[in-house]
Amino acid sequence: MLSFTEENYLKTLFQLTVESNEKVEAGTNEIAAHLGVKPASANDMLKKLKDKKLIHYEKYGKSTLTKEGRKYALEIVRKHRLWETFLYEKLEFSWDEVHEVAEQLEHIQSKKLIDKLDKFLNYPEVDPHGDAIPNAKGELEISQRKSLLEEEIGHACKMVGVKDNSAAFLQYVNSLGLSINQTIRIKAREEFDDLLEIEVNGKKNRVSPKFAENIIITCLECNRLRKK
Amino acid sequence: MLSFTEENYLKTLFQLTVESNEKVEAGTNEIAAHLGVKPASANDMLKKLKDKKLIHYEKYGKSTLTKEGRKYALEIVRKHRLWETFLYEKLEFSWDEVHEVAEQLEHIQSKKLIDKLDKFLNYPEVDPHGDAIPNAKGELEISQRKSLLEEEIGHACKMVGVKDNSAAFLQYVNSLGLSINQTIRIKAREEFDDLLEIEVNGKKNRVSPKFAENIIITCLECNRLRKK
DNA sequence: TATAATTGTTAGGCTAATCTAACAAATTTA
DNA sequence: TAAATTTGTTAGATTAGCCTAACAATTATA
Repeated sequence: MLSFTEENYLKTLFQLTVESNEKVEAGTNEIAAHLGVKPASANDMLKKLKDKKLIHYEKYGKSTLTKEGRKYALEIVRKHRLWETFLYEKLEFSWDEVHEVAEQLEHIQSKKLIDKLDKFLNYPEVDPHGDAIPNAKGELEISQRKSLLEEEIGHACKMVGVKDNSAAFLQYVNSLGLSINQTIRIKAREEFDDLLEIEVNGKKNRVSPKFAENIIITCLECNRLRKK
Repeated sequence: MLSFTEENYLKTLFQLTVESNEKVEAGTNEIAAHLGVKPASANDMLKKLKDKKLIHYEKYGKSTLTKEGRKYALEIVRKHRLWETFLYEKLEFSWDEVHEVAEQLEHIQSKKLIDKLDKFLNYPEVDPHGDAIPNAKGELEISQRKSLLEEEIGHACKMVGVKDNSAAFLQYVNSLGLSINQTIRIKAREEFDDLLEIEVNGKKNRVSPKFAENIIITCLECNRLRKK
């Protein structure tokens, strides 16, 4: 069983990576700032969470959640959002008041409680802020991120960020008509040289695997199927 | 603001003194046992709570709540019982499952939350165990116990126990149709021999003062008036 | 590429709440 | 009332989570 504090670190990491549009990993200072503690404190906890195999962390490196860590994080997010929904729908809290109280309620330990609450609320799919609520199995219809290279042929996806932030790369990206929130469709993959044929705003282009690897996207179709 | 732990000590003290039928003060070992900690730990906390003027405590003496301490304790009891009511009535928890979860929920800090929950539950007066719920002002209708002999003429009361546990007495009690939770109404007191005329399940009977003295009851009407 | 700025780490302390072990006071019992 | 038992206290240690201050690694910039 995790402590209140450990749970908060996992949740923060989830928010900064899985649910963030820009990054897939988080730095120590960033985590500390998000939690309102000093980097030294966060550093201690990151080492502890690494020992528990809940996060990937290496000295001077960025952190991400392990599969196990993500599982816990999803449970907390589920609890948080169900409580927010309860406060908003049943207790007539206003939209902006729910978060603070849910921050406390999300740490209540009782699987039964949360499953019954879910039922009581009639299995809501989104919370009052419009964020998706993970179901009892920890499945979240999150806009999961991956690189363009990993996308299925034929799928349409949305660009949410880049991995390489160099000016050169960004200019290249720009020149292809790509930008944040832009929809990209993968038309095909050339057998010969692995180039991807993409369509952006009705305009076709071919990009290298190296390029595609550096474009972060989220795919609605995959997310719908996934229900991991 | 009190810590989770401080709250638990105050609640324990409340249970062991104010809500107990036998005592009005509690010893260090007793408090420790109730909380599942060692006496040494309880001792530390008692000194701390004394410094905060939440309890009366003297070295080698028994402890009681101060007015301020009782105020906090009542808030916690209120929260605990409202949550129990919520779990039982809305989430369909069973009678015996509510306590454990309420132990956690009672520490959520939000006056607004608890007042809205109270409203949502339509201002219940008792929790699923039949225990009174303090109102928003911290007023509690405690189900105070006394002997049947002390009850007012004309009042209806509920039998909650006996003083004499001998088989002979219990059989006598039984023969009059009396049992735990049975409602008893006092019809009159005979001037001549002090016998009490009672009505149980529509059946009238006469009992001696000695008999009445050994029946423990709680009176809803008296409790309603008291509002200490 | 050398320097400056940022980011991350370490060592050493602090506090709250707990513990054990030793002891002291109070109470019960012979 | 003296001894035995129970009850309560103290001192010193431990753990989790936080801090500051000093330092080290990395990244950005001149």
